[in-house]
Amino acid sequence: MRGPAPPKPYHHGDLRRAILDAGEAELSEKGVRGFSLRHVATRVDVSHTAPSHHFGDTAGLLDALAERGFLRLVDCMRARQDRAAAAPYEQLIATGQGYLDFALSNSAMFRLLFGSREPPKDGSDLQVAALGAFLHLAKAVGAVRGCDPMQHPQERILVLACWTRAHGLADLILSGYIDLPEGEQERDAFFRHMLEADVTPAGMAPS
Amino acid sequence: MRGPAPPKPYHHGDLRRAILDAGEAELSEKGVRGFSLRHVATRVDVSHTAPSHHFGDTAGLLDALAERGFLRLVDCMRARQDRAAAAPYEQLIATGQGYLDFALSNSAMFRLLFGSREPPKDGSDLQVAALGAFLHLAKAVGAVRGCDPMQHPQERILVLACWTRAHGLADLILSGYIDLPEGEQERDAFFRHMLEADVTPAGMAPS
DNA sequence: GTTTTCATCTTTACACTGTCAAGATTTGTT
DNA sequence: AACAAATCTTGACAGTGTAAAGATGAAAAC
Repeated sequence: MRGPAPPKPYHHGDLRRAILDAGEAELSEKGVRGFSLRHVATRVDVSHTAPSHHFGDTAGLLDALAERGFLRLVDCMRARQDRAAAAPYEQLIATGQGYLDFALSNSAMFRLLFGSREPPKDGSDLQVAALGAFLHLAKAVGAVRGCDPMQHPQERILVLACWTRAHGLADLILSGYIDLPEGEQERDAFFRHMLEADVTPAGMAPS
Repeated sequence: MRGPAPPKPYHHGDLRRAILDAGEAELSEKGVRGFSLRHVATRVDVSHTAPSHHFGDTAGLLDALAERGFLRLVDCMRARQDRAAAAPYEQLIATGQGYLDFALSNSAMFRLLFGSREPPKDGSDLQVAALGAFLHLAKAVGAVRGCDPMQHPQERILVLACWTRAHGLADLILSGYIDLPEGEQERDAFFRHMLEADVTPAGMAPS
């Protein structure tokens, strides 16, 4: 203890970060739809217009939050990869499972990233963060294919295909239209099964 | 002309339908986030609390709109199927392409259906409509596989896999993260390519 | 060290939102 | 004809985002 804390400094000191933290919590609890800028300000114990100087309007704050979100998405993918086998294909599966981990444990943020906004503007920090997440997946695909997907358009489509599968599954689960198996292992097996399902004419021929 | 129209009847006559129509227009123009119940009422030239008696609150109106949306989704799938070859697999592809048609030309409605709400309550009209759309896809898959997917859990997963692919692609396109090819034929070919992409270890082995 | 300047935060105000309660009007029922 | 129910309006309230103007503190200039 260093004596009684000062009543409340006029300048917060690190308001930008504090608002981002509070905004993230607000997002988790209230969702994108119930998100209130004033309530975020109240969380930080600051006037309701304080955020405007740092983020402009609500869209500006959501942009900054989304940027954070993409970074966390990469973290989730990386975390799964660290716990998986080193074989390139296993690393790719782990990347997809990390994508799902993120969506399931940060549903509101996931919706913010993909569901309910304009695409990020060219050159914005948000677009850079989003591209970073995409490149992370591309790298995992490239390791399996043995070449850089960003250099070959045909390989790039394969990245999009992987992304599409993981994303569609995550979104439909969050929407409540696909139920997940209970256990952790069952979940992982289900995801792998969904990812690898063969939907070509040959694969779907009646047995 | 049958003489001057009466000033304005106190009872609208078919207000429920009128509000749904106006709500659909409002949704297209403003999106889910900018959707305003009062503005919908103004469109129909009725007091701002008139919708409440028919739909309860905003969520109630959105539920009713979503129910309509699922019916339109089925219409889009059916429309593509009518224009496609009769072979079961071509019918399945057409179903998926119809799913995309719906998403691209009704983006806000698509987001309402999947993006930004609670899952439909058991037994609600909304859930019935959603199930109808799912069953439509299941039927197309069943025709390819030669059995009813709703009777065999293993076949059911195949339906989910098809759904996941079409949905993920649609959602990422709407989010602005995947660009569509220009022409109509190129679009269709791209979708087929994305749907059929082989992501199994064998299919991804470096050439 | 004093003054000026600027970034930061607060106060105030406004238009807009959804929802509730109470009243007015029309339709349907007995 | 009288009553009951359904439908729609009016009015009020708390809550929202945003803009303008003022208060405060810190940093920079002199």
